[in-house]
Amino acid sequence: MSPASPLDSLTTAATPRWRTATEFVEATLKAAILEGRLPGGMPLRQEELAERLGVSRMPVREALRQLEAQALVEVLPHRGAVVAEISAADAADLFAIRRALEPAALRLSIPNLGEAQRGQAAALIAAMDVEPDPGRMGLLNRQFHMALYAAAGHPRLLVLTEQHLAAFDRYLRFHLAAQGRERMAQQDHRAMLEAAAQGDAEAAVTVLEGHIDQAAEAIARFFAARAAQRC
Amino acid sequence: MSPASPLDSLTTAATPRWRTATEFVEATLKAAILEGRLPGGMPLRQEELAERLGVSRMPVREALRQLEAQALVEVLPHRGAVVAEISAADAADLFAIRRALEPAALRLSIPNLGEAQRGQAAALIAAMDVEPDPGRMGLLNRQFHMALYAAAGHPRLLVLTEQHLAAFDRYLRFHLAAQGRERMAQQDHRAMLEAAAQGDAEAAVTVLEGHIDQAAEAIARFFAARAAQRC
DNA sequence: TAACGTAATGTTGGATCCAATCAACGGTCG
DNA sequence: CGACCGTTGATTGGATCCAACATTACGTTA
Repeated sequence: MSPASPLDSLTTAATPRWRTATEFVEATLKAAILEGRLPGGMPLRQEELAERLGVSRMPVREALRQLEAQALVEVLPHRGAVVAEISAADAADLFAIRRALEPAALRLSIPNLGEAQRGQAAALIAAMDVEPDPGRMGLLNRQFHMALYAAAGHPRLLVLTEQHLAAFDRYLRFHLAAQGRERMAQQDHRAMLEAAAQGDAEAAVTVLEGHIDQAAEAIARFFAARAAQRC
Repeated sequence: MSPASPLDSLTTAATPRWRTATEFVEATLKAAILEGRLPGGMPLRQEELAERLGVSRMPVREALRQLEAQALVEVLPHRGAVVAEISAADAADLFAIRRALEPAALRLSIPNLGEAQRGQAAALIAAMDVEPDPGRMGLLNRQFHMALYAAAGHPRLLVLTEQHLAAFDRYLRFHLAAQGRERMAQQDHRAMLEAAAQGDAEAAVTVLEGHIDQAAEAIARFFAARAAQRC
């Protein structure tokens, strides 16, 4: 930990500058895929991406490799990259992972949770109440969950959890469309924060498990309905 | 699913040929790191790796990117890549992840487990009984666990599980050194297979959780002893 | 007509070259 | 004597060029 200093505001404000072109391309593509602007199955031509992003093909190649490792794109040798498909099965897969990871992270985090994280979580709940944009909604939801897990230690567990929470963003628009966005299970969020504040890990985990299961069912119903509609 | 055919044996036998140089480099480095031949903290110079592996720097660069996404190497911009460090904290992190993922995978898999996987698992237990090489031991252990989880569906969950089971290989030598290798909790393996064969998911999960916790404690003790010895 | 073989085209994988950045060293100034 | 500053060497990041592969279309042959 570096000592706190007024100069920190400089660096934190300057952080969103990309250090390398590869990082820029990776972040740009990742955001575009997660926010649904690039549909599943869409081919990603290296040359075209390079031209549009104002870089050469090389940073694009490296970024695609990293996105491949995150299962956001699928790369076939000599055939190029396509945006990973979304499907009911993939959503269920994702929920199985979240259902395993997030309760574990929450259990580990709650005993160490500090006032700072609780305040941040409360602020994020309030922000979600008034957020109109579904895109930012996903970000706020992710930040809220991660605020609750932040004290778990175990950096790898937290990175994994955040990655799959972010991957869920690709399905979030369906979720919002399916069950009206007025309350994205906000009462669950409040209950989790309440239980966390009282140090009751098991109560918080119970709410969280119901929260995830409910979201999983909503998405499954949405896909089932869409499948029925199409056939 | 493609229809089964006698020709499948050809392709499966020919699979271990590398399709691209990048794949070759990635697999080579990954194996070297997991088997402990490359110690944590060791710098990986692109030029040197390229020369030793008989390729140019470019496949090395791409391979390092993918290994970075798997947390096997750490890449600092303009400063190069180093093999990820191992530590008591990282081992605990890894075990927290395994402890979350593997019971979930096992629960999902047991109801669908077929005779083929059970037979494979039994064969792997027998193979572990007579395997002298610790390096291959890790592979057999991983294959045994994955055989039990294989019927879970949810490909992403299985890939994650296998990745972190493989990451554990870096600590396996310590584990074997710590608690004698004569039985790497082979009775746990047998008990899990037994419970799985009877379709008793909860019993199998209970054994598995104890299995993982025991390994975690053995590793923690080993690190504690080493720290005490060094100071 | 259908299947095979071949050529053309576009895309990716790999190699080489150049530029940007970082670390270390040495000199200078306080 | 210590801290700051420019320079040098080494290494990575990025661009361009060439080769290998896959797909498509076309022509040939049974």
